[in-house]
Amino acid sequence: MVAQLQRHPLAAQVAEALLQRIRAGEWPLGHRLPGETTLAARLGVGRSTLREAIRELAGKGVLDSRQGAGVFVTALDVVEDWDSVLRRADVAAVIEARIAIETEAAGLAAGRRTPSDVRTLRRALAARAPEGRSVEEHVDADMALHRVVFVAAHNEVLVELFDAFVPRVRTAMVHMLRVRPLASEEADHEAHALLVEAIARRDAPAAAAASRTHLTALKEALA
Amino acid sequence: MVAQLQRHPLAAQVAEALLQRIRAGEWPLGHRLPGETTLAARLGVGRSTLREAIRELAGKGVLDSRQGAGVFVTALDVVEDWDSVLRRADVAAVIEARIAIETEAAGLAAGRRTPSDVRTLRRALAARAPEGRSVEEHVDADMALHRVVFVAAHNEVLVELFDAFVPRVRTAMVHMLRVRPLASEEADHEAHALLVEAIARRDAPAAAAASRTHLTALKEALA
DNA sequence: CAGGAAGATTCCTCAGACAAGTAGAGGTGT
DNA sequence: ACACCTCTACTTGTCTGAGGAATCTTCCTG
Repeated sequence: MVAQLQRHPLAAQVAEALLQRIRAGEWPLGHRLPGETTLAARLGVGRSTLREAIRELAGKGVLDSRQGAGVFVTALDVVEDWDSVLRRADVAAVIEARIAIETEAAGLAAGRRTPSDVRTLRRALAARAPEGRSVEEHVDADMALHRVVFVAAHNEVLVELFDAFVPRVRTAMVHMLRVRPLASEEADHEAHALLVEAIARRDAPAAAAASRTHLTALKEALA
Repeated sequence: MVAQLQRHPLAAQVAEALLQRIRAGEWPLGHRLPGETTLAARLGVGRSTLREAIRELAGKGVLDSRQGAGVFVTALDVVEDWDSVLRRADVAAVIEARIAIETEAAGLAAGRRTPSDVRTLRRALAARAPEGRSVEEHVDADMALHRVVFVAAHNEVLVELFDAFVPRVRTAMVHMLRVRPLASEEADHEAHALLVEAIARRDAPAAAAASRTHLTALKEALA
């Protein structure tokens, strides 16, 4: 309990120390690290331990070791996980970014949706109906409908972006609905029907507008 | 060449094999793997090799080993790197996603820009002037200007998104400008000046429109 | 039944040895 | 002077054995 934070294995500590030195610029990008034997001796650890630390950083894409040549720096820092970035970010900022991609996706969907997309949209809309279900189920059905809009836009990057947003937005919405339920679930559902029908009749400006008004209201509610 | 495929070190091969088994569901999420000695013997490799493979997967967040307890599955797959997602995606899809976030950012910037932001924008615009420089330098100056727009929008998520887009867009633009330079660099630069001035005078619709027309033209050129 | 002690199991670290691969020095021939 | 080859030194890759440290399980005791 006391040593909960200091309980890292030696190899992990060495990996952290190496990463810190790389960040500090001790070994530039593409440069070669000292040999394992010399580096292990300098750090005061066994060669196996140093090798495990190198492997850990190699798994994170920072180092790359080639037999006979040496260990080379392939990145100056670990790529931060998108999920952690969003988790750390302000909810308002996340929703604003979602407004950006979803209004565009709604407009694109209006121009590109296939008959199959329309069927899927209407089915997802029906599944979102405010029956007497749990908050999680309702939010999941809502996210599923919004995702179909992105799929109908036929842009893989936008879909991936939305998927990255889902976890963060989901928890925020669940929390909000627990504390303060919607004033009118019927009005909320009607707004979604408006969006779906705009896409169905290929009305891009209306789809984008419907998306924007709905999400802006959500942003206000979450703030 | 048989060795071409087995060029990876044994530890990396073991890591890949373990990941494949985890993906296949041999060890569920949170479950414990067999002991090092047992697993190493079963795979026909030394303990240190297996340990390095485990370390590599631990670096990727798939495994977590606790002394005295065992090695546990913490994720069923590696989180795909955003950069690799974009590199694999179609250029048109990437630009479309960029249009989504940048038009919104331009509109937000018009409403939130500080006097300091305006100064930075004008400085970046001047630095982007089509002097007789290399293609890379020109593209970098262009990306730097566009980034300032996101900074002026004061939304951390949008800035992070743009930064994620930069590598992919940069290479595509460099490639395009090498093959087919712009018809009129003056007109291109004038379009950027229009965007900057719209943000300076707090004209959100004009800023968004300027951003959209410019990026749509870029999308056409890259397609 | 609660609590603690002992044992078994597991990962962690180190050391040494040899194999496999790479890069550079140096010689050789043209 | 240049290109090519060989050999050597160095580097990472792999295995084995040993002991230490942390954790979990079992069983004993009150």
